[in-house]
Amino acid sequence: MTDGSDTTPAQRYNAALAGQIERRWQDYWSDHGTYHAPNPAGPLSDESAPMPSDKLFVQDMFPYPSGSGLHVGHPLGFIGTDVFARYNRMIGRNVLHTMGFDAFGLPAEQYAVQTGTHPRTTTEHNIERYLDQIRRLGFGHDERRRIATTDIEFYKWTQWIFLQIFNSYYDDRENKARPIAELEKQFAAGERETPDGRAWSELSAAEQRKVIDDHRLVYISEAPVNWAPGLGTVVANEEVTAEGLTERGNFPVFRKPLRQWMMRITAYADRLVDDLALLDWPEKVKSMQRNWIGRSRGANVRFPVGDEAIEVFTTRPDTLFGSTYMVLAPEHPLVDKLTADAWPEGAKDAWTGGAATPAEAVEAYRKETSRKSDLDRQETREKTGVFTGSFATNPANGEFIPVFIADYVLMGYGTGAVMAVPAHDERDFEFATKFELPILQTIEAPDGHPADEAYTGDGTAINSTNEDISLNGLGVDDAKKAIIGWLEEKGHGEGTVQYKLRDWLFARQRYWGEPFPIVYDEDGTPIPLPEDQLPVVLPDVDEYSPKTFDPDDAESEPEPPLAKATDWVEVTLDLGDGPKKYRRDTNVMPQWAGSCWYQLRYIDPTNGEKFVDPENEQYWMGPRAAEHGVNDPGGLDLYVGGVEHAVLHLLYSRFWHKVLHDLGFLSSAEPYRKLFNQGYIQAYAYTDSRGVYVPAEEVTEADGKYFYDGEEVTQEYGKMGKSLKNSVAPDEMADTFGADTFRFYEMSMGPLADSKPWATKDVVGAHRFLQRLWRLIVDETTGELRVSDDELSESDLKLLHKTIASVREDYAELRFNTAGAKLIELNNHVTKTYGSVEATPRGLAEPMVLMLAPMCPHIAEELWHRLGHPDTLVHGPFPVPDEKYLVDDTVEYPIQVNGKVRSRMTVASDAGSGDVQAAALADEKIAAALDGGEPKKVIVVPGKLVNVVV
RNA sequence: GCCCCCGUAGCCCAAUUGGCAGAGGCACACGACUCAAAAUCGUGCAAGUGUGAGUUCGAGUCUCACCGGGGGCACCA
Repeated sequence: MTDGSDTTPAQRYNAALAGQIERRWQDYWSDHGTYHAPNPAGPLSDESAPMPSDKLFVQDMFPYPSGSGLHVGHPLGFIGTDVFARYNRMIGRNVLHTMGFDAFGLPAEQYAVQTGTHPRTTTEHNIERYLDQIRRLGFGHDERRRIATTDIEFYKWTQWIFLQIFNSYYDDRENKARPIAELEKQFAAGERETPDGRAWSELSAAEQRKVIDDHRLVYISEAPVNWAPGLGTVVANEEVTAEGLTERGNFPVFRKPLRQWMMRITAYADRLVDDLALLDWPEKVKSMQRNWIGRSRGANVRFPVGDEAIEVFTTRPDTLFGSTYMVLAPEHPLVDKLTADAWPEGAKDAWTGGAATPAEAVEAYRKETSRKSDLDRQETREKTGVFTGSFATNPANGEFIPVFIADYVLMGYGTGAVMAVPAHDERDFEFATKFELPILQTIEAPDGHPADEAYTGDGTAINSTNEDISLNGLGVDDAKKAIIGWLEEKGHGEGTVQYKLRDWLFARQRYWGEPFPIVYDEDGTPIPLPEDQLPVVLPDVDEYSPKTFDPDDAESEPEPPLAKATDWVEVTLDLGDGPKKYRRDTNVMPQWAGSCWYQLRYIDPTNGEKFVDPENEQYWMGPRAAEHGVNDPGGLDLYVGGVEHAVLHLLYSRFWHKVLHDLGFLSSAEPYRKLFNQGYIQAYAYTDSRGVYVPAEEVTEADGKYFYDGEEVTQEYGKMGKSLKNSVAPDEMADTFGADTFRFYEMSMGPLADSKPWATKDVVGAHRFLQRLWRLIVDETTGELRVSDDELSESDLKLLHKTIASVREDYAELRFNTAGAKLIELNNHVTKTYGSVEATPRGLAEPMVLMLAPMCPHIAEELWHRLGHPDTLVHGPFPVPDEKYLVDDTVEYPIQVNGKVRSRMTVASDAGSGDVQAAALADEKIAAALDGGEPKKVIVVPGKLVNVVV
């Protein structure tokens, strides 16, 4: 963009002028608190005006303030929510839109380790830098509501919520969380039985405590967890990739039994699945959550072996009669007991792995599987296993069936053992074929089902009879019900539900996170701190990093950095029974903690008494049956972010929200009523002959080939980033074109949900549009207003009101690309009509400015102001279409013959079908096509077309 | 291997949900302005909808198969 040269008109809308306008209006908004959204209660309420009942709560997934700065892909969703929020504000709604920071986490800590800077310093610096970048884009955020998860006033409440969850249990009878004190009362009153049946009063204090702790929604477990020596911390299942590496840093993870904090998210598994049906979310995200929770209904069945029993989980109890062998995971605790001294009669060669005794075979096989990484196990799907030498009894038919161990059965799912039904399970079929085991059909396969495949579909049960029960003739579902009834009656098993979801490992051995509000007494019993002892502030330490180890050193143990802050760890407190010594918990919470509830703090960010005032929560997030139906769970109105949080953040957040709802703190049962995943902005990148990335902006194209510095380079397509040398910063775009141009371009690139390639050269199109619009209202040379009070022509009015009607619809449906196109179309029409005469009618100029405002707020404010309006347009008005201009007097009909357009005619738009048909048949081209014959059929689509079939 | 989404002018994208394939932008060509160029303005240009079949009076839109691209799950019993 050239500027200041002699030939450029002084008042041309270019980057320099845009920059002035943008700064001026940003200051104005900031000075006037234009985006402050009043609360019903508390310090953010506004006594001077009544609360509008019509509200909208829009939220972006808040960013991590990384130090490396933004590229043009980052603000895409932020602009989208801003446009949506602005439109809704203009039509009169009370709109809550702000943005905070998810500021705890590893990068600040790692930077601190390298430089010795305190993570708080880096974090705060990065937040300022981030804000500088996004403020230039003119977002209508309520600045009073900004929070960062690292603010002590914020994490005090994160700790408080932790305590609420800690002090709760899941009541299966009422199907909700309740305060743990009520559970104690139930035990004390004898309404609930103790685990060993003794009276509550007979239990020692420690025993009572143990019983209570076993019910808490937060508990300490000794179970195997994901230990990443290279990170020096444990991580949650959700943070481990399918390859067994940490999502952050790609470090190997080892399953290791460690004492760790867990959150009982599994108590909510059913509700987390079932309530997905109530949410307006992308189907893709819902299915990912269903998948992760992995609910399957089936039965547990016990197969006797000597005086032991192997318990299996199966989703196909209807095929029980077809179970011809069993398989245990190699790590199954019964394996040692089941391993026979010698190979029994009937053991086939294939079963023994060539070993002299079962013990040798089992030992060799276990050694082999333990050496295989998860990755190896995935790559070689070949079924392996060995016979234990023992036989179990199939409870249905009394058959003795061999018991194997094999690594295709996983210890971590179900009971770690399966009843193998080779006829009706693909994996069992493969194994049975390889190990020469019998295959017995118990569900009739349809004709033509290949003999070398298991039949897993529906069908009629066969071969399934014993002296008590016959399943024969039943369909799969009925057979399941019947056999479960029989199993329960005979005590062989019971119907049950399994989940893939595991409890949430909640502790990290890092520094930069929320400390636990927990201390330990002399006996090592964890004691929740009372509310008045909050916040537990993160202490200063010399070393911010946990001890990290060789990434492959599975034997290492976590050593959290807080453990070294001895002055902080060892503390004397009066917890009601006089001052005593305690030790603080040295873990910190995972980064997900703050994002589990930040929407609630946006609502009431300054509340010192409560994490959120119920009245404010009710207003902004409460269920609204009148608008959203009787099953509305409530939640904020629009949540926009990337699909990468489909499982982690969105599942954890729903879980916390439900606990807080159950405990009576929240009226909403879900945090996010509507979720929208924006697409990603991607970019081309170029590598030279050595495979090294070259700066993408310096690459030129010729004849479909790409060149850098005279050399041909190879084009790649993918993420935008520094390492690919294809990053473009929003600041650059604001410098070159102005923020409004940038905003308009990003919105016009395509649907918000789509991923699309960045093209700097295309941005000029958006810029030219704003220039033309500016020029219609302001004289480029003098800066004088060039509008008239002339009446609009009929065609002006028609196009204007059509545009108003469809732009309103587009804004409401997040279709900003088409809204933009329609504004350009209208602008082109007005330019053509009034661009070269003296002035533009005010009746066109004003609605155009108002309709542009959601996407380009600065230029719109400036023009609105110049048009003589003293007040901001942020709160409207927004043009309303006049119905009378939306209908045309006449309609042009295409006339088709056999689906091909042969002619056109114009008829009155209120003409009846019969008249239209008659007119069409009278058309001379059509009459010629008919050549005197009768049409077979004539289809008249009112307002659309006529099709004559001959 | 299983499941889901997407293929429309050279490129990014529209198409009232089964009714005339084109709204908008980029690029390109020509013209205006200019000594010239850039910027700006104006005019113009283009595909028959990945391929093949089917349903229908009529298919970009629905069905099936295949090709290409993206994503999710991956021994979950």
